[in-house]
Amino acid sequence: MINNIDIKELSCAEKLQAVNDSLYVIGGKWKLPVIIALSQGHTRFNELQRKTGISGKVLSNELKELELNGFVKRQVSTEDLKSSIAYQLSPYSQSLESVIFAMIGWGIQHRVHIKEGRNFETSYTA
Amino acid sequence: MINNIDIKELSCAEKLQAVNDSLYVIGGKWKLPVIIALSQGHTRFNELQRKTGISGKVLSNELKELELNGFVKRQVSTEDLKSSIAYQLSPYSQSLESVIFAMIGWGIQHRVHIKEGRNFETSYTA
DNA sequence: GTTACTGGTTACCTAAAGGTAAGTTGACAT
DNA sequence: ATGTCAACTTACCTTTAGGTAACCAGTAAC
Repeated sequence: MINNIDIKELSCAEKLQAVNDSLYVIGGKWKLPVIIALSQGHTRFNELQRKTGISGKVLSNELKELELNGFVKRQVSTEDLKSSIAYQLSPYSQSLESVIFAMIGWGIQHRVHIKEGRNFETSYTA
Repeated sequence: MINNIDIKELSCAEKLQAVNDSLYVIGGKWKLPVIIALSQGHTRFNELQRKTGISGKVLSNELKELELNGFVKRQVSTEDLKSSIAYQLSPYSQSLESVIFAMIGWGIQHRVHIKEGRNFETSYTA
């Protein structure tokens, strides 16, 4: 239930449009990893690079897109006369919590699933 | 909580590994859309192509990968002497429910959010 | 036997993603 | 003044994704 909408009641086309909208904004290799690293308090450019393994060029780009989409704010602090730059998550990025939880949770269970050896036998349609 | 693991207690590196695992398997433009279309009962090749807008070449590829990863089974039915092919979701694909729900839900709310005009002022760190 | 439909495959091409490595700018440290 | 670090940018290149269009095999209707 989101805004009085029951997802199960949506048409196929509506579901597809919704995931496409999501993928357009937060799809790709780096958007979620960068947001997660930021949410863990890694707010500096170099720190983000090291934590995620992203290259400088791509990180620079991702941060700009994340800023454009309102997830991140670039903050220049001029305390100490030395200006240092920090990237902060916006309140709107909190809306991604359930997506990020679901992705992390699934990743963890999938790793376990694979280690256990998988089972592909039966099938179903939802 | 997943298998007695509290996601909030995970280290940054563990979270990043988990999303990377997820993105590796279900990332990209078409994996989730194809799974959604399948879950809505669109099980034929041409039908999937029409519903999702994916090209034949790419659909063929995605279905193979989804089969390799245990989400989909290709079924040849020889009823009526005419053999027809249907793609079916496996039980394991059910594990993606929360991911798909989160993605659809977020896509819907994001569309609303944008229409309403966004608000980027304040910031926070989780 | 010709047409048409399903379920693909193949060859070809373009565009986007992403990496490397070098260079830049400004601030500070020695 | 020299060197160093942070935060980038730029040029260059490779890889991957993805589309188009043509083709092919099997079935089945006319």
